[in-house]
Amino acid sequence: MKKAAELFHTKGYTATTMRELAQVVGLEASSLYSHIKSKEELLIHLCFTNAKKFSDGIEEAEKQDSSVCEKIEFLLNQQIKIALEDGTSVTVFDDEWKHLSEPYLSSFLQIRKDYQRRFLKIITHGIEKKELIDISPSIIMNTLISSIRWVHLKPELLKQTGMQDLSKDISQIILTGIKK
Amino acid sequence: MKKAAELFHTKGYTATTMRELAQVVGLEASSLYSHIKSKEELLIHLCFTNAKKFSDGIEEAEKQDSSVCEKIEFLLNQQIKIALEDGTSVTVFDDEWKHLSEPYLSSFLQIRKDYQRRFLKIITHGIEKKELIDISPSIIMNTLISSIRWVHLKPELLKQTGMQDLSKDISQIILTGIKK
DNA sequence: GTCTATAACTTGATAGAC
DNA sequence: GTCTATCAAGTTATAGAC
Repeated sequence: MKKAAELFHTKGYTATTMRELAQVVGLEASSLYSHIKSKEELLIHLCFTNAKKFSDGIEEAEKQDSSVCEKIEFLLNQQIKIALEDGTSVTVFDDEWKHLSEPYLSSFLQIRKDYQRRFLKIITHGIEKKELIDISPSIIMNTLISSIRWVHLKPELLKQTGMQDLSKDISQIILTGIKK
Repeated sequence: MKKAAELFHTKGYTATTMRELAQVVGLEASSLYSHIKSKEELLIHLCFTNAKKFSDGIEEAEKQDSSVCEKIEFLLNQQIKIALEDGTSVTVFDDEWKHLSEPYLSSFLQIRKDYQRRFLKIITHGIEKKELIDISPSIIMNTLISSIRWVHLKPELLKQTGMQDLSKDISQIILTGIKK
């Protein structure tokens, strides 16, 4: 599974063949089918495992008895942590979900939509409480989510900077920019 | 070419077949080869056309006799403009370049590396002049570049907000976060 | 569980008539 | 330039021996 994520990450899902995947785990392609049902099963697992991590994160943020800024900082931290712990998996989640077939595709999009809806709600609440600047919540959310979508591609920065500091620096940039 | 970008954008380069591409332009697959030499030729064109736009942008920023913050704001604006004018093309540039074969792959990566080197130089200069906060230039640059990597996926926001305002809002968030 | 062999199909690209 | 027909290679997945 981890090897699959690495290949999907570097080559993309469609461009990765079962033969290649078999080779990196030291088997013939046909032998893989004793362990998995299909190639797509791997993609499904990777996409939904990450979707769950993100959903769990936002649920935890919602429960917290804290300011909106603290909630957002928590979410940023948590997502940076996920990206650094399993970067290849995050790539698949970010970029390769589109190759899911139905009904998995619709299900995945539904989960993602729900996540964004809840994130938007937190931001909107922050604007109402005048914790955040009065900019379109949608613009703020997309900028927030995107701004950390490079961390998983730079594992070498983690070693230089350390996760705690990296997370703190990014949070500082983004939070300063949206605080009122 | 525009139709190719759209398909590569929605399905990905590998998952897009010549037969599909032919269908959307109302031809048979074989007829495409009277117009192009190969499937990869399309990918090459899309990747390098966008690479040139970005390189031209940074060259212009370097020439400007302005503060570092103004240069960065110019770059953000310019990249948002590119993303809104031709979103599907930007997706290919961002995500599908990895399917380039040699020597195009190396050439593309070289151009991108050069772009980032020059962007880093501007940021480093800004930190030295105490225009920007003292955070790792690499973290600042990656956060900057990533933070707008969603604009091309939301053309509907353009109609609501207008490019000028959208660009101004995003710049405000990011620039406030890195200004000293 | 792993292998070899292969089925069933899709891929990018070409040949040659019109 | 566009078509039909086709090729050679590569794809996921299965069958059946060990």
